[in-house]
Amino acid sequence: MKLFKVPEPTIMRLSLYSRVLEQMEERGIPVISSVELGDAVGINSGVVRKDLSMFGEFGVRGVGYNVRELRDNIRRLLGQDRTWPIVVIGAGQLGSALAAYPGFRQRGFDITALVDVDAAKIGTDVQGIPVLSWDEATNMIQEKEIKMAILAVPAEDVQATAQKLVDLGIEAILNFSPVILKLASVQVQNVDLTVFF
Amino acid sequence: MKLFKVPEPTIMRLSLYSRVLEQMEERGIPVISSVELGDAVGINSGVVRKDLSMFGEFGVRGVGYNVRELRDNIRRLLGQDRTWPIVVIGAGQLGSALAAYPGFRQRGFDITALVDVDAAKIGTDVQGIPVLSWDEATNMIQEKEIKMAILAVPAEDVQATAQKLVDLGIEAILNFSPVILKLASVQVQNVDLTVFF
DNA sequence: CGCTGTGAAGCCTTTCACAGCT
DNA sequence: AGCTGTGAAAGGCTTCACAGCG
Repeated sequence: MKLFKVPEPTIMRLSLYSRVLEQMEERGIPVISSVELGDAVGINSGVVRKDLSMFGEFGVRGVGYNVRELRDNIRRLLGQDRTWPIVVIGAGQLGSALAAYPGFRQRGFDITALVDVDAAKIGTDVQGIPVLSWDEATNMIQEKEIKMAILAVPAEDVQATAQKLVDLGIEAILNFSPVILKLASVQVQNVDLTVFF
Repeated sequence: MKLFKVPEPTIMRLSLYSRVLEQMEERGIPVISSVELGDAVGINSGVVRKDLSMFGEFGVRGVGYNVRELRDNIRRLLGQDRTWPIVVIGAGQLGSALAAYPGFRQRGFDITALVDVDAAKIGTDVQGIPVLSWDEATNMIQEKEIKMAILAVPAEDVQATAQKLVDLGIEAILNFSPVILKLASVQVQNVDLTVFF
């Protein structure tokens, strides 16, 4: 167990392990070896062991890892053992799809509301998630102390919208608009959906 | 100019440079230095120069890089100088949003069709992109020699759908379903939309 | 003089093999 | 015997500084 500094690639992989363990847990499999876990995510078993060993000794030699225990530990490490409220800005096609994406809830993100400027959308809902005006959203963000936002607005509105969010106390922004967003003092993750091909 | 082996991080960054250069080009800026380009994407200028130098000598010492020329070169390197037809499998909320996402077209991906099994959706369109049945899609994929697909189907259908695509000759799959997809002999990129926080 | 192109050094991650526990 | 935890070595990427050219 080192814990001096955890490599970023390791953190990304923890996310993958978490998903596999979830499935194993559902299927009632009690124990998994590093080889099996590695195969499931498509990497070498040594990587799995090294990754896990950075946080503690979760395994049993000669046996493997207890699925539920390991899952719980990884969840805790990733901050997935609690629920994080988030807002989605932009109730267009992409924003609505992201709000409905089941993965967020599965990982402990609670999409509290969508926000839009279009009066025709305000007051409606997307699979039970309400679409709010900025006035309503401002109250909610401050009341519920929401710190994270997903941005899915037209390219030309991104920078101004992001600044508004920062002023409201948002600390992490996941930007899906096809524009590189830059902000000081806030954690910004730009996601270019086309970059993966 | 090395070209022995190009680091993956470099390729990811080329995508970013490409976007910035596009904007510069639109604004009519003829020349850009590595410092400016670096600032625009949030990295050190040395990285920019090293990245670009792997493919050739695009810059002029004492001056900088010709925006249009550099943009064209990067496009060519990324295979963005031609149009790639793709299909989106799953015309649900996420699939529709991806089909409508402007970034794909901007980067030379031509979304030819959506595919779904829901009879109520087949025959409709999403912003002008037709929703086809599997029979229709099978013909189109073979006729137009489509080699790439975006997967946005329910978790339980992912593996079977992917196999069907491979059998139809698809060579690259971008999987947005919240399931890790594994296939031999085909390039699969799993995108977990929640991994970024 | 300014900015590119690049070698060399430093740092971080992965790989490998095996000691050590059950 | 089986599988984990980990040190040591290898490999790859980034940083730095500067030579070289316009």
